[in-house]
Formats: sequence, C-alpha cells, structure tokens
Amino acid sequence: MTADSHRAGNMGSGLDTRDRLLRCTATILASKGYGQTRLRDIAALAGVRSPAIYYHFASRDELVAATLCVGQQRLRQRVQAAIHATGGPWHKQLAAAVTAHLDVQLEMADFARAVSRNAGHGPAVAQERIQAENDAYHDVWRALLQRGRESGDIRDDLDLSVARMLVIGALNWAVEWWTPDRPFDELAATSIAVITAALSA
Amino acid sequence: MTADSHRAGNMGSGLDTRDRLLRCTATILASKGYGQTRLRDIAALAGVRSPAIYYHFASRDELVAATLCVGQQRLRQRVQAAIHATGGPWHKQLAAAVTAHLDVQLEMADFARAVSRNAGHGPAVAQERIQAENDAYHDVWRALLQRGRESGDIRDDLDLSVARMLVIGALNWAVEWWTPDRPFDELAATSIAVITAALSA
DNA sequence: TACAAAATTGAAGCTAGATTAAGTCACTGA
DNA sequence: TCAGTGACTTAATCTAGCTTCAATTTTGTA
Repeated sequence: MTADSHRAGNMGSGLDTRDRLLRCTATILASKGYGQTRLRDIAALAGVRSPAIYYHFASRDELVAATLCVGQQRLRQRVQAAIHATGGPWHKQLAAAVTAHLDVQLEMADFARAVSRNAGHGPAVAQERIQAENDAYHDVWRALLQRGRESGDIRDDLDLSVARMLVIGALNWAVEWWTPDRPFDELAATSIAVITAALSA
Repeated sequence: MTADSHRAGNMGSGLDTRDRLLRCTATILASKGYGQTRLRDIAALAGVRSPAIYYHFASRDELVAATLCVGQQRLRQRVQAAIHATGGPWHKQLAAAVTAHLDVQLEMADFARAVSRNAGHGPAVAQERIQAENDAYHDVWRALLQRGRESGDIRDDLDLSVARMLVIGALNWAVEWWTPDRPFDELAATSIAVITAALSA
C-alpha cells in the first residue's frame, strides 16, 4: 500500500468522509445504476474500504437513499429560492425557475442523473422519501403556473397539469444530453424561449 | 404443481414463449431496473423456470438487450411511418409525430419505460445497439425540424438541436407520469398545442 | 503520557442469483 | 413403434457482493 495519501488532508473529521461517500455514490449511481452500484466501487472512489461505509451508513440502501435525497432536495430548494428572489413580471419568474432548474441539475449533474435514473427503482426506503420531495417540487411549479394563469400570462385553453409535466420533462432531460463543453447560456436562453412561447397567451 | 396449465395451449411453438419472455422482461425491467431484474422473476411472470430462458437467449444480458431493442425500434418505426403517412402542411406532420410518439410509448408503456430507465446502465451489448437506434430516432426528428425551419414554420432564432432535445425530453417523460385512466386525447391535444406554440414562428 | 472515543481495516460468513448439467416428456415422421 | 428433436424441468455449481467481527490506527482530551 502506498502511504494512504488521502489521509493526509483528512483532518480528523469523519463528516468529510461521509460527504465524500455521498458524492461518490452519486457518481457511481449515475453511471452504473442502483443495481450495479457496488459498495466496493464507491469505497474505492472515496479512498476507503467497503466496511468503512458501515460506520457512516446503516446499509447500502441507506447510503443510496441518502444520496438520492440530497439531489432531490437541492433541486427544490434552489428553484424555490430563485423564484422567491425574483420580483417583477411573471415571465421573469418563469425564466428564473427554468434557469435555476438547469443550473442546479448541471452543476450537480451526478446527483441529478442519479435521481432521475434511479428514483424509479431504488431501494424502498428511498422511494418514499424521494416521492415526498418530488411532490413538493411539483407543488412549486404548480403554484408558479397557477400564478401565471391568474396574471393572464398563460393561455386559457392549456391544461396546467399536463403543461407542467411537459415542462419538467423537458428540463429533466437536459442532464441526459447536455455536455459541459457547450455554453450554459445557450441552453438556458433557448429553454426559456421555448418554454415561454409554449405557455404564453 | 397443479397440472402445468400453461402447456395446454402451448402448441409446440417456442416462439410463443420467447415473445412472452420479452414482454415480461420489459415489465420487470421497467419496475425494478436492470440490476434488480432477476431471471427468476421474469420466468415466474412468464410461467416457466429460469433455465428455460437459456433455451431462447444466450444469457441474461442478451435477453435484456433484445428487450430494450424492441422498445427502441418500434418507437422509431411508428413515428417515422406516421410522419411519412401525413401529407399537408408542416404543422400537421409535427402533430402526427407527437401523437405517434405518445401513442407508441403509452401503448407499449413497459417497453418504453424499460428503455428510458435502463438505456443508460444496461449491459454493454445493449448500450451500443440502443445507441444506434436512438441516433436513428433523433435523425427522424432532426429532419422534421429542419423541414419546419425551411418552410418557415419554426422561428429563426431557435437552436434546433436544443429545441429537439427539449421536445423529445418532454415527450419521453410522459410514460413516467401518464396513467391510462386519463383520456389519451387530452394528453395528445395539449402536447401538440404546447409544442407547436413552442416552435412556431 | 494515558485513556477513551472515533474512524477504518482485513479477514471471514452467508446468501442470492446466474449459469450448467443432465434428465423428462410430448410430438413427429419414417 | 421407435429414434430424434424441440421445449422445458430439477438439481447442482460457482461466484460475487453485502454484511459482520474483531482488531488496529488515529484523534481528542485530561
């Protein structure tokens, strides 16, 4: 063994490792999928041995659940914050929400992909927690669209619940195809243009 | 065991079973995910024992790959056919493509979900085949949008490659939330309205 | 310095699940 | 009527991976 290099900057805090484990889990989860996610791989990526995981998490499933929750929570928090921080006309708020969604998802791409690819078939523990967070996220958008309708910015004939799903679907898909080498602004601008046009009265 | 009931109507054709295996695999794959897909579960659902699978497929991975391919192929074939069968103005073709996509995906929901949830982390064999089919599908849409641009039906300032991804993303997401108890026409109509508005000049 | 607590490790244990081996049984055609 | 084949089955093998356990090292503190 070549002198545990990782231990050098490991200033006595196990929180450090716990955090690293979460991020590494997200990475593996995103690329391999829940069923193919091996504790061994996560541990290796985090620079520890598999049993170390059990010091921080009760089980593999708990680790996975915790990871997925982080991804889902951040998304809602940031988008909600962005909306609240934005005053002005309704379409500004819509633009802020779209930008925030893409921003978080691409910034924490591993977490985002981990969630979107594994929310469906993760461990049962995760399913419930994710579901709750997800519902909350949809509430944020439901409210946003509702305000748009009331302010007359959204066409009257549009079924808001279907529209909401289409919009979130379009945004979620971004993590699957966007590569960081393209300018983020191009994506954001086009997304805002498309979505605004899609809903506008 | 209660008199192998399935063998009654099993008129010497193993093709029957092979087909059933594909459908059952899609179902399990969609609900559990690749890594959690047990041959035992597939077999049980199909009314046979796990080793029977090896009579029809070389391995678990081959079975999964075959299943995913079916889903991906049908999608492209049907959407392409729908577009070709539709004459008239460009927006009619767009509507036909949208309807066809939703139609196939919801009709073969298990296959669709199996693909969208596992394309990313299925077996290596599958990855390549799926990727090829997927590229072909995107070509169909690329061509459609290109014609729209040329006919002046799509706004000039829109980045077509981003727009295409947003549209396909929105459509793909439908299998994740749509439940068969709602009228299909409602979904199709709203989708067409939203997408047309999103792109229109 | 010494002792407790925190963090991690290497070496098992145990189990589930893919694959293989070796039949079985019904139907066919000669 | 019997060998041959198609379509499966049960029983056995073999492995990979989660988890547990009993150390061992590291860090914090009196």
